[in-house]
Amino acid sequence: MDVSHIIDPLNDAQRQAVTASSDHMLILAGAGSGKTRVLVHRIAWLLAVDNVSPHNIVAVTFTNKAAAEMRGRIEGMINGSLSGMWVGTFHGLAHRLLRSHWADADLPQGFQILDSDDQFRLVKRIVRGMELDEALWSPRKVQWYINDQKDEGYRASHLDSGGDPYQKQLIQVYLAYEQACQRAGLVDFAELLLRSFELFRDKPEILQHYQQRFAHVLVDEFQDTNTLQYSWIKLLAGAGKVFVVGDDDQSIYGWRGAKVENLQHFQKEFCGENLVRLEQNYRSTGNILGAANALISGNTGRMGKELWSAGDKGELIDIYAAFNELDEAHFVKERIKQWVTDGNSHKECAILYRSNAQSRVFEEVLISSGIAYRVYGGLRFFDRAEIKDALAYLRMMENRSDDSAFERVINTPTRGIGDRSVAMIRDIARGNSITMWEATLSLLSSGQLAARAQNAISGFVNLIDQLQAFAGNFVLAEQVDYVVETSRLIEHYSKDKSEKGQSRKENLEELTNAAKIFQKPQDDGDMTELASFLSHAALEAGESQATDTDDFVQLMTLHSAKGLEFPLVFITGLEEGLFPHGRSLDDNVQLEEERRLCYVGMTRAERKLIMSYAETRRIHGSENYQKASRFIREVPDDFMNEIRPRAQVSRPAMQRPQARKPVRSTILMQDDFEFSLGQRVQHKKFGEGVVLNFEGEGTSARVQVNFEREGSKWLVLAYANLQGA
DNA sequence: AGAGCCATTGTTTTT
DNA sequence: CAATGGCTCT
Repeated sequence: MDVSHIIDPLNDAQRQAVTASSDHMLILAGAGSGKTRVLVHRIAWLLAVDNVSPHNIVAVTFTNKAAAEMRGRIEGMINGSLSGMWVGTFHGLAHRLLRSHWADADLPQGFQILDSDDQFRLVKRIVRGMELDEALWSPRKVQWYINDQKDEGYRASHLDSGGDPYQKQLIQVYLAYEQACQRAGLVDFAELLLRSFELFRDKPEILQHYQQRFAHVLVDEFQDTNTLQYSWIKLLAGAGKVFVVGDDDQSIYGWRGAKVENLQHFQKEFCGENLVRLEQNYRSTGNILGAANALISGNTGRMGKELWSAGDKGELIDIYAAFNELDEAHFVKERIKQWVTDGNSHKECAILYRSNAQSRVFEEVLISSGIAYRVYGGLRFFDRAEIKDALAYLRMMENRSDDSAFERVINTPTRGIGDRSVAMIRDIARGNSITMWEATLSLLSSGQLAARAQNAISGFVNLIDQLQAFAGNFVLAEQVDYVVETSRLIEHYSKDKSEKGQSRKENLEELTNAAKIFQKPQDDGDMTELASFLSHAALEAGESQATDTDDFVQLMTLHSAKGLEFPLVFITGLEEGLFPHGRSLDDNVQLEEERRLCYVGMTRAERKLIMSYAETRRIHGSENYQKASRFIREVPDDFMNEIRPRAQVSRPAMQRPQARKPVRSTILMQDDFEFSLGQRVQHKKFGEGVVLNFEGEGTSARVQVNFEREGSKWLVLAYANLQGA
């Protein structure tokens, strides 16, 4: 058989991985070393050489994007459809299992998926329902707690407070949340995994079926698996063969339960010596790799791996110390302009930052320069309030028990059902352990209500019944359209003439389009089209991808850049407290994760990497004096080219000329030395620094200087004896 | 029901 | 500096 197309494009290490004959394999794949290629070729190899049926293969990824890419590349490689192969995300596959075995998993057939926003609201209602102090039991914290427990595989009933009253209360909230979800037929993201894990664990005949079927289990980004996912894989694989790809140096999700140690566990438990390292990098220049290697070598307990490249050393990494964040943005913009002038395109540039809020300054500067850009992450289509309203109506049609949807639309748009009525319904539901829908029906028939409330509430009940009765006859897009109209949601948002209101109206119209182009996946079996659409909306938040013809600069967090690559990469805001993030500074484990995050960012760059930080930055409205990130110091000088700051940028002049007191941009000193904001100066004792601010005149004039070594200080000019640097 | 005001609170993110 | 939430007042 001719397998040359499978193995010829591979280097030795890749080939060793793809053609391995051992039962289990661990592939430590460095950044840019061809990890997806190895997975795809491995599958092609199994099919072609080992004669494995596609039916016997399951491949698991973390993101929909990665799953889609893998599917596409497999189909390209084998020149046909996946025919029975399971390729999907952990959550997607778990969902599929639960849909097939809903009864065995103790779920109603029409169970719905809660996204994190839904989950947050539900937790909040439960905390309130239990009359707990929200300052102490902040819904956000409780939500974290619940998800953490589920990620570790714990039910409320497994947990022991150890006598701690706070802990005890948390467990009780968790329990109440579990019960509320169970009653309403709701499943959050972590629950998808936990339920399907328990399904395997408790129903041997089902487990056996899948174990027999999936003789080959492949997992991508294994360093991102949490405890529950590890157990899930282990259970599913049974005696089958497990092929795992990961990179301990790119583990950046520890804060949400991912366990890098799972790589070592896997090695110990499954594959022993059957380990291949992919260390040849095909992406970045020698200097970029050298710098990244040097940085990551500061971490302890690594599994060991050094990337190398056969290519050129390329250019040095530029480091720019900006005066403030606006200056930083202008610098980035200028370099992008230059890049494009040199004959390259905008879409080759990526601006990376630690947290989403940092995108704003870049956006403003890019807009005013007329440069097209796109921000990834942020609010997604299916997360928008108006879209969730519409989806909630659709969910009510599928499942009357869905309390989460019920709460959302009972009075949206307003129909005269006030807080008092809703509170009454909630109380009845809680008191009798029934759903809010049932509580509503019983309240209506009790005859306790005033005529006005009775009317309003029965209006709602009739509306939902009517939606279902009529919409049921339509195809999906018509159903959506009908619901948006009949619920008067569209009318409600149309009335709002502000820009926001209009865009909401348009989004609702767009939802109909989304329904039109939606195609029910074959995997979804006998689910209704609507049920399938709702799951899709929850599981795949619908980030549209850039097309080849779009040409815009890409802005995103370092986290969402993982897995991507760009010819020109900016890593911005490299400041202590920002990156590494302030909450990681006093904990070495977290600090190492920040360092890996920086490593991930650096290794995104193909040809040119530019790093920057600001000496002053406005955070939460107030000025802060920033110290350069330790990560800059950790990169050896021979890889770097430090760019001197330009010494005249001042925020007051550029941002809000009228709102500030008039600012002199220069200070005249007695020796006729002229200093300006942002200017570098030299002090005998404190060394070099940058002028940040000044006040007073003549002999009492004082300047604030941010010294590289000593931090920021106020000095009386007459005594300071500063020299220009 | 909706506008307007004050206090609070701010990672990272996918599913 | 925001966005958000709770509150009061109309």
